[in-house]
Amino acid sequence: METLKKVAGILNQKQNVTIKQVALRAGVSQMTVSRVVNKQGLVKEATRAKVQAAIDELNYRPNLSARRLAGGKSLYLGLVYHNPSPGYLTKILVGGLSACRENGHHLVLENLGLRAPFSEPVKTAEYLAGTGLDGVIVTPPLSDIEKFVDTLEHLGTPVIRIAARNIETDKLHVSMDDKAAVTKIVSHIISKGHKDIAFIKGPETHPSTYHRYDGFIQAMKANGFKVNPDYIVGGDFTYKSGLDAAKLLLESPKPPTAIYACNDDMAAGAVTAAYMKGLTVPNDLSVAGFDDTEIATNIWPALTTIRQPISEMSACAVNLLAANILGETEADTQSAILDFELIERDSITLPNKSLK
Amino acid sequence: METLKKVAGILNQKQNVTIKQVALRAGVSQMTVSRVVNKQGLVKEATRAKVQAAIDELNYRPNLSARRLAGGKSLYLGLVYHNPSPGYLTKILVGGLSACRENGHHLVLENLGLRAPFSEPVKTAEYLAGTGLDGVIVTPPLSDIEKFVDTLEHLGTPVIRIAARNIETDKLHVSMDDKAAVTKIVSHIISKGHKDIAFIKGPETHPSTYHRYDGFIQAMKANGFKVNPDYIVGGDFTYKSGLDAAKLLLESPKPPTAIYACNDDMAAGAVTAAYMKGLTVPNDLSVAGFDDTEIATNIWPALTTIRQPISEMSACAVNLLAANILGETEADTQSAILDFELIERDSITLPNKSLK
DNA sequence: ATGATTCATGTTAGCGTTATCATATACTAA
DNA sequence: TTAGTATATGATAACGCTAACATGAATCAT
Repeated sequence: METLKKVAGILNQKQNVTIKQVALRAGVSQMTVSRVVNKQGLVKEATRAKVQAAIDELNYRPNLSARRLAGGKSLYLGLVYHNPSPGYLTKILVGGLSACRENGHHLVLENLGLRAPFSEPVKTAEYLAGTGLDGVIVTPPLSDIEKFVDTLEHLGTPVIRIAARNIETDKLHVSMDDKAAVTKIVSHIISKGHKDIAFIKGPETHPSTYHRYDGFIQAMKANGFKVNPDYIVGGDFTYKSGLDAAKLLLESPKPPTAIYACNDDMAAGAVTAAYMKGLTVPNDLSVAGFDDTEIATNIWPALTTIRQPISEMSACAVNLLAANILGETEADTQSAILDFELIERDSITLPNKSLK
Repeated sequence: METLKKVAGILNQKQNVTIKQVALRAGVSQMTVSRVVNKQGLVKEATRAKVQAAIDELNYRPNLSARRLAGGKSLYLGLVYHNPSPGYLTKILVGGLSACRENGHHLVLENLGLRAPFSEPVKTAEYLAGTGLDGVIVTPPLSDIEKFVDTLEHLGTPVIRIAARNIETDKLHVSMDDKAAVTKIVSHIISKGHKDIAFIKGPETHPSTYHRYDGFIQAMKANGFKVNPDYIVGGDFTYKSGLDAAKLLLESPKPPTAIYACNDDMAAGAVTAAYMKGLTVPNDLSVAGFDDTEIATNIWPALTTIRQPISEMSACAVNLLAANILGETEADTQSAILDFELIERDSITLPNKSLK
């Protein structure tokens, strides 16, 4: 304890490494240091090097509070979410946080899981607008409640949505091409020799469900396969729904050799359903998911899935929103569509009962 | 887009509700307003009411940055982690972040998953100390690498650990009583009528493993039950290890009627193992876990488990660490032990094959 | 060479808040 | 009453930074 206290004393001095001291050390004015730190291009290379050296020696870190106070460009951005999977939220947070820190903004977490955004979108939006946030990042599924987002904007709160690709292009958003992603992974399954591929859908209320379904259809058609309606079953993104859906599929007269589930949780449920039937994965049944969340690697076998660039999406949302609020927006930076990635793991192999 | 830009303009003005304006409106000085806002007891009731009215009318919200600048107490706190489960990390982040925001501190995320803290604890600590952080919050399992934590402290970086209860009382830490928690949940299983209860351990390297095991033993002994050595099997906190361990248990001549697994992932694996054996949970086998992470509610049946107050722990860690660094530490606020909670869900019921 | 034009840097004045000290008012005790 | 003490409020100066303007040096065209 004494150790810590003493240390604290040292630190407090150290904390005082201010722009003034750096300026003194480098033999320039504070403004020049500020310019170096902010990477403005009006400093001679020699000076910049001198200043940078002083910064490094003193281990100077700009004081965000002072910066905000002086520049007025440090924003309080709300990140609203509603019972997302922890894996998703973590990635959103990590990305958003680091983008915020780089730009001196603050991320304020708003958990709407305790409110009723679906049944009372206007009221919820009014609450949010009243918090004095400079802007709000809206994550799925909240980003699909039009009434909620619209109200927020009408009340004068800038909004950016993170969502599947389903948004009018003139509104701020960050998204990924769900359809193309599913097309890619289903094509991958097909390339392994599967023909009888079942599809477990997401909830009807979730727009991404449709995009993913379209992606599935596209992959099947592109390979000249017919889509067997019996192989299309409903789900709601929960493990249980995946388990039930897969049970149904595996009990049919001619069960599929592969199941594509619209997210990892349902895929995990499908794996369990296979076990319950005495089948093994991937030998008797191939399975794949979507999201690359925790459960994809925590079950056995690990799931082949689509990785969403979630951290990048939220970092991007922070930057876009901030630029927009501060009026720094370029003509075409209103939205961004990021790339996905196919993650190959151990849940897919050649079909066992291939009819070849 | 135009809308947003205009809005930004409005916002910037709106942001200007400053203490000065409130003071003017209330006919007092800024300091008096400040005192009202900060609830210092040196303001006459009449004045306070007047000021409060002005605050409400103008919808004044103090500017955190200015406050921090003036108060000069804003810290950069590192949060170091190493491949935690996303559910755990999310909760840590939410708690830590909100505590930071309240006090005007900054949380800097440091993912050590990419380094080698276990094999190179000193080097890793040196790296961290070199980042200029004012203090560091160390989460499990890093909090159990003595060499790492010690080095950090020797290098002058204040540290607080979040850990299971296994720390000398004179070092800063926040923890939960793992042993008592397991005693409670195992007693709960026993109270449902189970006698043949198996235990799936965590990895030997993880101190909480021992505490949880002790808790199990204590519950069994307290009820006068013998601990069958065949019912104690190893695991490593992964789903797969839980699955394998449970398989083993269920194949024994006299399988247990209940399995207690040291975390939720292993419990989930045990549930799957039961399915693979053609058993149903909870009718043929009761199962319980620890942590109350995502997977506990995402599988079916939902797991009865122990909820760790993770967010509270990290909030507490932030506050304790900050107080310590700023020298505001009271005599006995060096550490905190928080309460757990038993979460009853659907994975436990009366034993089917009771020998009664 | 001369003023015009760039480029590089410095100076000054806040940003909104709180600490600190100063002042004014009210209350006590003799 | 008179000083003396407590209580309530105000004035002023930071906190660390950047915007905006001011200055000085270097380059240029003519």
